[in-house]
Amino acid sequence: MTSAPRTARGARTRAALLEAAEHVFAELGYADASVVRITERAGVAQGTFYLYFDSKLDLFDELVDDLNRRVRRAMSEASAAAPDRLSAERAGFRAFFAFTAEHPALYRIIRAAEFVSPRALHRHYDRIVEGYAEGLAEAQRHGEVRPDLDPDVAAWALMGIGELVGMRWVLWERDAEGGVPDHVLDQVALLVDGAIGRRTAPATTREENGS
Amino acid sequence: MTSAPRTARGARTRAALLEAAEHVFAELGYADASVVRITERAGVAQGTFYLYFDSKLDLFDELVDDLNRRVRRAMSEASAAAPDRLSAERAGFRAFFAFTAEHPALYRIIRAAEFVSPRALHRHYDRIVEGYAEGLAEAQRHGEVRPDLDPDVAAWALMGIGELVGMRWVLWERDAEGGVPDHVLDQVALLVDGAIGRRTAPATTREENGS
Amino acid sequence: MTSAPRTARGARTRAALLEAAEHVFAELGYADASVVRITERAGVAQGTFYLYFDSKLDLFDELVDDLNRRVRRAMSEASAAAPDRLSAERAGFRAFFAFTAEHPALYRIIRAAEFVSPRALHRHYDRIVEGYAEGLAEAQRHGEVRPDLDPDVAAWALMGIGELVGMRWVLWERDAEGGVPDHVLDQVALLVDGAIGRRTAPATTREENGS
Amino acid sequence: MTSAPRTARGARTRAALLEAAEHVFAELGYADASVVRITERAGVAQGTFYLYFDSKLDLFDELVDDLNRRVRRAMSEASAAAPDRLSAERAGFRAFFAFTAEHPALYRIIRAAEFVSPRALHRHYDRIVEGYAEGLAEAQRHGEVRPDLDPDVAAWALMGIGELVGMRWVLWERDAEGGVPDHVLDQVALLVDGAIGRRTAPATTREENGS
DNA sequence: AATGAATGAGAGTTCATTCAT
DNA sequence: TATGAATGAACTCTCATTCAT
Repeated sequence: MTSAPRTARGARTRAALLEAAEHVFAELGYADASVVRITERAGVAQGTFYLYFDSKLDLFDELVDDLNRRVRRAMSEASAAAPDRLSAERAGFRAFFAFTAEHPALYRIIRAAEFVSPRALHRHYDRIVEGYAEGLAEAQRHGEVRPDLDPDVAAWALMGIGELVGMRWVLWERDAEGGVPDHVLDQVALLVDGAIGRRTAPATTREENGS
Repeated sequence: MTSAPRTARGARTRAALLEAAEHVFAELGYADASVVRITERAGVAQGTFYLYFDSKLDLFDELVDDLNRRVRRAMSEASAAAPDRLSAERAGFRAFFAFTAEHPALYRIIRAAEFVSPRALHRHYDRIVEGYAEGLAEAQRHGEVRPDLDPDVAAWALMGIGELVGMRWVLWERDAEGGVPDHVLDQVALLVDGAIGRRTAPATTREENGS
Repeated sequence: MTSAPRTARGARTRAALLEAAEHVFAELGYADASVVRITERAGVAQGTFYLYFDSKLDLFDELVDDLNRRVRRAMSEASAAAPDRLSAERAGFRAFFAFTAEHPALYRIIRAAEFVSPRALHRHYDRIVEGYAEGLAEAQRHGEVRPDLDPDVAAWALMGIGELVGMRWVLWERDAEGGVPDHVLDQVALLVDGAIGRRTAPATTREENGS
Repeated sequence: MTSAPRTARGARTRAALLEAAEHVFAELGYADASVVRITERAGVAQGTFYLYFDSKLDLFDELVDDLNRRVRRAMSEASAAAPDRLSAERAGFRAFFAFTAEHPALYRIIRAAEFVSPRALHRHYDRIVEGYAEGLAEAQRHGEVRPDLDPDVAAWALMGIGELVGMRWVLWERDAEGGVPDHVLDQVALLVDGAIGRRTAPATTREENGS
């Protein structure tokens, strides 16, 4: 069993290991990210690793939790400042993409977690969905989101949009500034607004118009 | 370099290996799925593996391509029979979820592919998106999909919805029949319809009405 | 799980590993006898070890059982040829000492087994005692061993004599021929004969004589 | 080089380490008894260990010597109070078994010492034998032990009896009070008495009587 | 006197791959 | 076509010991 560092020096070493791990995991994935590589990058001996983490998996879990905390903060801060729901969504997505660009580790590590640490993976998504769904329910009460929507399902769906669009336009082909192109962000906003926003006329009206 | 099997027996052995691999990969992930386990499950000797595949990675790529072909067929068959765009979407998603339930391998393997074989991963998503985006563009021309939508971005976004909803309601907590609950499917249809469907009145109209 | 070798070559390799292990264990003890050293001595690669044994401990257990079988055979063959109980004991002890001299592994490995594999240790002693106690009981029925003796306790006690005398005069300070000196063997025979042999007169007689 | 503790506090720490070591060695054996575990049990930091002992081996040697002193005292005190040789033997064995029950460490550590510290092992047995053999020689001069016995060989043999009987009935299957069952102790006394006690008539007499 | 961080060699074990049969 | 023996590099993790504080 490892324990929290008791000295400043220990705290520094532990932080160095976490930081190194983020990069190595992001670059190589869990399986290929050996403890040797992590300790080498952190500039400490192999044995030192086990002073602060019980195992490679232990470190992995901690890292996921850490990144989860950070991405949620980034998103909520961004959307909190927005005047209305639509711009809040837009800001939230932009923040998510920006975070992904800056910490590709998040994205890569999460997807790798399926077999590595299902519990960490669960925790990660559940936490994000929880906040997201709450926000949607609140917006429903304010009449900004269509009332017939199940906030939980919607939250998972929207998170999915962020995940794949992020993969495609941040991880695979990012633009110069490291975020998604404006055009893509606009489209996402359009889609999200259409998906959850209130409609002026009931669906039946459309049919009438169409005839 | 391996070559295609020259006899019926060889073809059978090769198929057995592919089948075994699908299960073993789905259960353990790429990293932990050893060649030994695959050959054991296929009932052949270790050396036999290299008669049909150059490497573990080679087999993996082939498997991804194979699954990709199958999932696309399942989805396109399902949506082809639908009378209009909305029910086509619903049918397509239902087919995707059903396929995921029956072949969790697809889902698991794909997500694991990030570090294993980025090229296979790319190919997989690109192929799905390609067909999907074409379908959306076609529907746009028929006036069934809002004209201001970029079919490419939309395709990625919708795929994301399928991916996370599938993870949540098929992989993590499937209902008795192995598919997603009707309620969830309804919600997904609602979201998708809202996201890509034509609106009766342009967004600005809403503002006008509101005043 | 390992399986029995299926070819002659495999059988040879396996035997080589066992033989190497006997020497390495005898020389270094279980803890310091690394798999590397064993495989080096056997002239095979490290990985080959695990083709035939599940673990270092597995090999250890097998070795103990193997040696146990051999030492019991050596002893029983030696004592079977003896005309009476006394010479049978003498022959049995001599055989035990000779075996110990030739296979110091037995002695060393057994004593080390206390923490390594208690089960193997138990098995070893139990098997020896079993045969020994049976022989004593049989001799009791023939009137060659005092009737008030519990063969089981006696067997453990005599085994103890062999163990420590063997340690002292075979392992620590063996004579030129590699066995215990005749003088020591004589003394052991004397002790054993006294311990288990019938007495002419009951103990009380001695007291009477003494007065 | 470590030096003797200069303060009362130091003496206490040292004693705590020794005590902890006895338990940890007894439980895990030398190889698996890590310095970490010993210091943890003693409630001191790892580094502190090397203030009092040069190495793990150093501590081991000291522990063996310490236990040796204690077991010899226990045995000699017990047998000193006995009125005659026979009861002295019985008392000595009883004391040995009792000590073994109370300090399984002695037994376990000694057997483990074969590869760890042959010198400590030698010293241990030699010291016990020395006293034992002297006692036997003295008893011979008083006519209580048969004169044709080599006290040295006899001492090793008797020690062997104690060792294996102790292993079987104290370590493996002790009775409620933690000693060997009375029956076993009786049998041991019988064996020992027969082995070293004077006989009324020479062995040849038995033959004559038999005719 | 005591601490706890740091070391780095070495342990057992796994595994993709090769090769002789 | 198929086998199973063999390889050896790489992995995670442990541990006795040192050292700065």
